[in-house]
Amino acid sequence: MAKVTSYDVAKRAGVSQSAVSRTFSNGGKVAADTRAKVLAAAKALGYQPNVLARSLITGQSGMVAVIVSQTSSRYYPEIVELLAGALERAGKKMLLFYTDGRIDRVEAVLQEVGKYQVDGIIATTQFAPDKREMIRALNRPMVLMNRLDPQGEFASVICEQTLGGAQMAAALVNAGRHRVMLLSGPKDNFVARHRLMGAMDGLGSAHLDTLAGDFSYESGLNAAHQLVSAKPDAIMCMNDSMAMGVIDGLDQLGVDVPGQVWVTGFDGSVAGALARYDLTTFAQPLPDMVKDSVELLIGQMDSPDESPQSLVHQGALRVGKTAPL
Amino acid sequence: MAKVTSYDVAKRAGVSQSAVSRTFSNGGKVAADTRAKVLAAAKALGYQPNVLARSLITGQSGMVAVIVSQTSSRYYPEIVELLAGALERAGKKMLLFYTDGRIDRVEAVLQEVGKYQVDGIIATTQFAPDKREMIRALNRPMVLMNRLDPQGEFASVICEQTLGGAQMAAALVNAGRHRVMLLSGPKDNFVARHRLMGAMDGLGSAHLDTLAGDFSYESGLNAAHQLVSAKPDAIMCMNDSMAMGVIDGLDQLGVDVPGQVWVTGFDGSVAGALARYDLTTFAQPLPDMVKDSVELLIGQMDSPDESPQSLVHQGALRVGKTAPL
DNA sequence: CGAACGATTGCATTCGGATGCACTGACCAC
DNA sequence: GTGGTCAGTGCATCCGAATGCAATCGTTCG
Repeated sequence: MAKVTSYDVAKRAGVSQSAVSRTFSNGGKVAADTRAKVLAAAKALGYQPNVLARSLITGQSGMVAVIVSQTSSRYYPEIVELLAGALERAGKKMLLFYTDGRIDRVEAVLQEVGKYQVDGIIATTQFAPDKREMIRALNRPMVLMNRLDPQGEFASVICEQTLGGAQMAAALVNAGRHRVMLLSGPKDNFVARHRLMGAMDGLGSAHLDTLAGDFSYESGLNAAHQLVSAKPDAIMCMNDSMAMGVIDGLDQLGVDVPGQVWVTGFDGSVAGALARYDLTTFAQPLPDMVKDSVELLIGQMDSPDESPQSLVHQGALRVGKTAPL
Repeated sequence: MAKVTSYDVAKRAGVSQSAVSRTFSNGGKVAADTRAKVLAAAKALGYQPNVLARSLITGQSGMVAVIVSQTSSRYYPEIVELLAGALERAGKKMLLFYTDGRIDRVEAVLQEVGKYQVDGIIATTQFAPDKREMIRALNRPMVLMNRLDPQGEFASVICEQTLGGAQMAAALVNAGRHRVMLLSGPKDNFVARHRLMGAMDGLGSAHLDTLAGDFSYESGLNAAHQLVSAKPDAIMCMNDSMAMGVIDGLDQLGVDVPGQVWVTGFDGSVAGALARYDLTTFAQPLPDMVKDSVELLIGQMDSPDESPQSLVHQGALRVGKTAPL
């Protein structure tokens, strides 16, 4: 009852194993009645083709590795969910890996990925430059989400981060804010760095100082006291989770948002849109980015020789009540 | 450069393919210097054993299927994350499937799972009774999380839901609340039903009425108006996401929580602990439950003949500011 | 009427690695 | 010195499905 193979089906249907195989693979030449016999036998036995065995020959496993850096930002689960849907629609299964934001774990994860003949990789992780060779050795299509490969060797789908940071900063300045504190993200994080650069450019002399955060709600909560002690009129956080933390921290200190200080986030996460927070944020078009990532990946799988593309999306300011721009 | 097989390594190391295989599998008898030669050659070539090929013989793929019903509750991502960590510690990879809360998708997912020789299954999904045969045919260890198999055929790890509902209800009644509205979860959801039963038992005559929710934040938000029109002194929501929605909905209506109405959740989610919400909730010991689930699963994989266990955890009331019990 | 043709089909081999078995030496005890 | 033990090793085979090739059959065309 346990293992039903194509041979079992073949015997029951009175045909050869090849016929069974052809029935279940795409380009198979099979007469209609043979196919019918095979399908009937398969159904009776509860036969399911063994994808792993198939992958030995075809080199295609139907699995896509998704590598998520999972800093404690609550934005990542939203990405994973969207990816799950998009991959499923593309007929791919998701093999999910977390690196816990530790770059040293990336190597271990890549090694694991290499052992499972995945058809492709979608990564939101930073790679140390010396891992390049390792990734190349995997020899699999890869798409980076919101990470840019400086050498353009790997495809990527990103949202304009620097511009977004600058746009948000300019909007604050235009609205009369000129004492702005920044709460940065992890130093080695791509989007964090770019957002910060843009923000500093856009703020100019309105920039008071920058504190170091790590993208987590808690780091925002803990930074609130120090942030507010500089008497800012606005606090720009480099992601939504931290903004939520800052708001809650300020609340505990009796500081009114937006009455006394404006607070802005970055991401456009579902969590930040909760009515209690209703963040002013720079929203990335995540559904589109996910859709494009999967499409790029599938495209690379179909034609491996085309040079990898990089798509750049534009985000948009979303005004909530934490900064009435 | 692409595909390096054990034969390539064998040739370079001047040994047989068997020696390479033995070096990379566990029980292998290999002399120290042979092993060294093999490892050196493997490293030079960048060899990684092909897990899928291995699985053909061993019947073990190292993958565990995780099936999540992903109702829109924000609690599920928290489960997935914890599972990811626990599985990784157990040396397993996670093949992730969402059913989007649609029971009809369960069949399709199970079929996919069957094609990938996963070592086991962890599911937080409801199965229609007629799928039992199908699951049995998969012939793989399975652990249900917060779902109970009425026939005890499959292992499960659950948190006492009914008792939890009753406990919360009793606490409300003891605190003098006697006009309590309930916001239920999806009708076909295991935990939703049990929580509701417990709540109604515990409330007795303090129970005003029950509205139907679907576990999503939005359903809470939308239900707020109708809930409050019954002039309750407390609203029990069957999960945290809905409680957050109700609170925000009440806020928009100008109703003060907990001043005019108390609101309680259920789950003990990280999201509900955000300072802005600080829900009074019934907290499930999720990390322990996840740990046990994985351990049960590994246990079943090691000794398939032992009859499946069911572990029952106890949750605990967590008092936040939305219901100052 | 015979040969060429096209559609199906089965045979045999292949993918990459694990493993039972037989074989080789080295080492030991008697 | 001989027989025995045992660790290491390679050979051959197997796992389950895909596929190139040749064989088969019924047709069709000249």
